[in-house]
Amino acid sequence: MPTASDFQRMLREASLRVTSPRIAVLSAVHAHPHADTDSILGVVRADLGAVSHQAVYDVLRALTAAGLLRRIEPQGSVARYEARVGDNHHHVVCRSCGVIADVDCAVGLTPCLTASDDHGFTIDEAEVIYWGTCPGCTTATSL
Amino acid sequence: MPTASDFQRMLREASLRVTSPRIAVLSAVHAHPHADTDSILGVVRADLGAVSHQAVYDVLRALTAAGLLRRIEPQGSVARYEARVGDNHHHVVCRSCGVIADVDCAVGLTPCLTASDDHGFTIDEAEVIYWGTCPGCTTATSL
DNA sequence: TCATTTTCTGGAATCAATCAAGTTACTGAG
DNA sequence: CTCAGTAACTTGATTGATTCCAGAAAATGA
Ligand SMILES: [Mn+2]
Ligand SMILES: [Mn+2]
Ligand SMILES: [Zn+2]
Ligand SMILES: [Zn+2]
Repeated sequence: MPTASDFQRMLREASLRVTSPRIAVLSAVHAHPHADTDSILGVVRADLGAVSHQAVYDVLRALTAAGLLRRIEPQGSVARYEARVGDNHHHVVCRSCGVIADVDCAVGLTPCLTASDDHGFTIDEAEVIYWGTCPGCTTATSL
Repeated sequence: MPTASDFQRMLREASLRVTSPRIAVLSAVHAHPHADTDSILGVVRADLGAVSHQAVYDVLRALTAAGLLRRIEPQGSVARYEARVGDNHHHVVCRSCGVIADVDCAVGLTPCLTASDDHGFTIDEAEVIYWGTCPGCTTATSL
């Protein structure tokens, strides 16, 4: 787990000012991958005390634009954020409880798949979401 | 293009009551693949006259649940519907203008990809969205 | 120190989508 | 064909995540 000074360096390298809300958000997303904005707000407030929800929305947007965070929004879910960027990994989502797990990309580079017919598009990414049932929900259903 | 009686048959085979809003929605989605709810509402109203937006939402949900329509929602887009179901095809989306095109699946069956590590999930579908720039936006940018 | 960016406050607005209650109309049984 | 039961539709309100606003205060970095 990166330390506060690691987060400071990340922000500086991205030409972003170092502020406590930004460090707290970066830290929260590192500690809670695939968390939604509201959960992140809770973690940040537990860490820092009062922080406006607007600040967290602003920070999440700035960090995502800078490439420090990645935003994902599977169908039926609110926006979620993760700190694992740049490795083109994919996700598996439980249809029953919504839990999300990482799936390493066998290729690693984007785009990792080639379209059968690209219709003349210049494709830079292949996003893959696997849908299914997680072990917990499978067990619960079969009881 | 299927006719009104084709749509009636499709509804009956799905054990759904045959109503004019349902036929109009089915027809609109067949004629306008990947249209959003609001566009569909417009087409339906041009066809039938007054129809409540709630009716269109209800119909889209019922038809999707029955497997007659498929709902897709790429990031940054509202829900879109298409009548091409059951062939597990994929989509390519333009980051610039949002246009969506179909991409045939080389495999055809779901799930068409195997996750490198499924974390114990029972996976039933692999959803693929290719992101890039459409020919029109590529041309416009390079001018 | 100073100019600039970020955050705070605290509302208010958006907009797709859903809910609720009452009315209409489709359909299968008779 | 008729009719009742229920599914579907209408109308109007509401939700909920996210964004916008605007002025004041705080923090950053040069
Ligand atoms: Mn992930
Ligand atoms: Mn399609
Ligand atoms: Zn689950
Ligand atoms: Zn385009």
